[in-house]
Amino acid sequence: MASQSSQEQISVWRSFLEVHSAVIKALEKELIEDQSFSLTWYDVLTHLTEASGSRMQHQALAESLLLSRSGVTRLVDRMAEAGLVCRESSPEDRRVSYVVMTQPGRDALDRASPGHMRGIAQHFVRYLAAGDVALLQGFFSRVLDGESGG
Amino acid sequence: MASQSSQEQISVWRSFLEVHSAVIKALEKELIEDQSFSLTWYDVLTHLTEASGSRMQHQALAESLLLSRSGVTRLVDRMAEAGLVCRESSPEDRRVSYVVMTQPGRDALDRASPGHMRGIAQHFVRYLAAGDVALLQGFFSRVLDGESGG
DNA sequence: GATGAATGATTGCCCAAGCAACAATATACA
DNA sequence: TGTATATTGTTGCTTGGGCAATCATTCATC
Repeated sequence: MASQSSQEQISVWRSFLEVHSAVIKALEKELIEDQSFSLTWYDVLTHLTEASGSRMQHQALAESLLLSRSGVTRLVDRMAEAGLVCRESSPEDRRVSYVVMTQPGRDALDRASPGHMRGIAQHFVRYLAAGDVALLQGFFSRVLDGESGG
Repeated sequence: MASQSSQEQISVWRSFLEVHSAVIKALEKELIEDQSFSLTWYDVLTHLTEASGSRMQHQALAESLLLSRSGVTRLVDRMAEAGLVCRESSPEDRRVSYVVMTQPGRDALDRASPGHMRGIAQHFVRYLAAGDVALLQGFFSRVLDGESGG
């Protein structure tokens, strides 16, 4: 089903962009009002909870967050200053430094999470009809597989 | 069919974010390599061609692009310096200034457009299966209606 | 073991965008 | 007519992020 970019297909792409922008803005706003931290910080914290030992290398974090290394360095600077994470250098490889979640970080995530989940439900998930989940997931997975592979 | 955020639904949301990031990055990269301007500039140019008289108020442009007014002011500064657009003040309302596409702007869009369309096809549209278009469009439209409405 | 290449993180510098404050103008209404 | 209010665009300041260069360390090869 090659690349005949019909108007409808382009239209889907445009709507995709609009949805992203609108939903992100809404969620970010809510998160900042409720917890005074950003979606990016939330993302860091969730990735850390899911990582074994609540710790990740900068490099891995950058890949997960789709951010540059320097971006992560400074992101972690700010979050460390706020006390939500800290750095630990690896004894095995003295180049790497781990980003480790602190207890205040865990607490912050626990406080933020229910509201944020509600937000995702309210601004995005609730518009999913019965068959949508599987189909969307299929499409998104194909895109991601294709894009990472080349 | 309320908001019981199952794991799968959250997973759709996450994939949505990943797809956005990956595809945007790919498209932006291509656009900059080919035409040395950004997705945002491209967006401005397409909105202008679609507007009657190839002109829009700053305000309207900001709303279309989902950008702040100050953002648009400076965006237009840069594009005007590059010669792709120019400003014209309205004789009716001396507060408003129109952003008008120039011939070089039209040319730039014409040069960029085929490649960018190919990019959208290659990185996004080609993963759409037969029934996906209608379903995705439906979902996105519901989100946008819901979000703009409140 | 020594030396050159690769890798992890940081730093300097820059760019794009937002917010809040502002100036100029337009509108409402008393 | 005149004064308060709203709207449009711009500016100052700040923030978050990217790229390229750099430093420290590790790996590979001789």
